[in-house]
Amino acid sequence: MGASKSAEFTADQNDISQVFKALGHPARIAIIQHLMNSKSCICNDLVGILPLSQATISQHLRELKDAEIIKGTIEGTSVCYCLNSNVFETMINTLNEFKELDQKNTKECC
Amino acid sequence: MGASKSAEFTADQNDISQVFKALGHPARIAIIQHLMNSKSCICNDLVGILPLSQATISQHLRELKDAEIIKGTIEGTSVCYCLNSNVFETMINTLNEFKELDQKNTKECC
DNA sequence: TATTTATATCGTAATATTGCGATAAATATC
DNA sequence: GATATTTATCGCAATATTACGATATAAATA
Repeated sequence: MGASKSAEFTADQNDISQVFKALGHPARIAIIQHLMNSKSCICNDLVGILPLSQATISQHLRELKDAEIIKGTIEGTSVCYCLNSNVFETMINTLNEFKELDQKNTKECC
Repeated sequence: MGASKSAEFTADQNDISQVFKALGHPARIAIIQHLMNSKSCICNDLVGILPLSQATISQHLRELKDAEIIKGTIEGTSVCYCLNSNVFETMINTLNEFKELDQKNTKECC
């Protein structure tokens, strides 16, 4: 008991949930907000900004990179990270579908 | 070590991540897709549809309700659940902000 | 070449999530 | 009133996530 049953859901359901899951932590939202507001790309900057260690920040960056929410380019000893707007576009489309298809329904309750 | 540091992030960052987190599980995406496609609201129907027990489904429904993604109305012995389109609207606005503010930036890398 | 700087990864501990059976609660039906 | 039906909650086990220090890796600089 307690084992994940993700294999018993569709690839679609797993793909959608995985991207949302990547946004499901305040540190990762903070990283996105920083990337969004800073003209220069970050790297080690976050270590001074977030209340987390370098190791933990690196781990969060990897999760965002795995979900293709950010991409990184190596620049000498540091890595320059940027947002990948395409993924936001996809998520917006998914949510719009949720919203619009729901509004067509005429429910008896709620 | 391993304790959550959510208290050290802003209320905004916690609020945003919490809603996305609620969408971060394939079962909960499956529930939303079902609510989206069925004209009638569910309740015990999901027990026959999802590969999960009644107890587990009830738990996922509560998480979606806590995040205000769905709302439930008691109808006799059963509960009628519906989607709350407002939350999708809010999420779409957040993602649009991420996307648009990012596109204004001219980064040197990526 | 040695040292600094930046990032990633390993190992590990604390905590959170996922999932289920059993059981409780509350309404409907007999 | 007894019994079925539906949903929620409790307790627990398995697994996943979060976080960190230590350490590895790799490029820049002295």
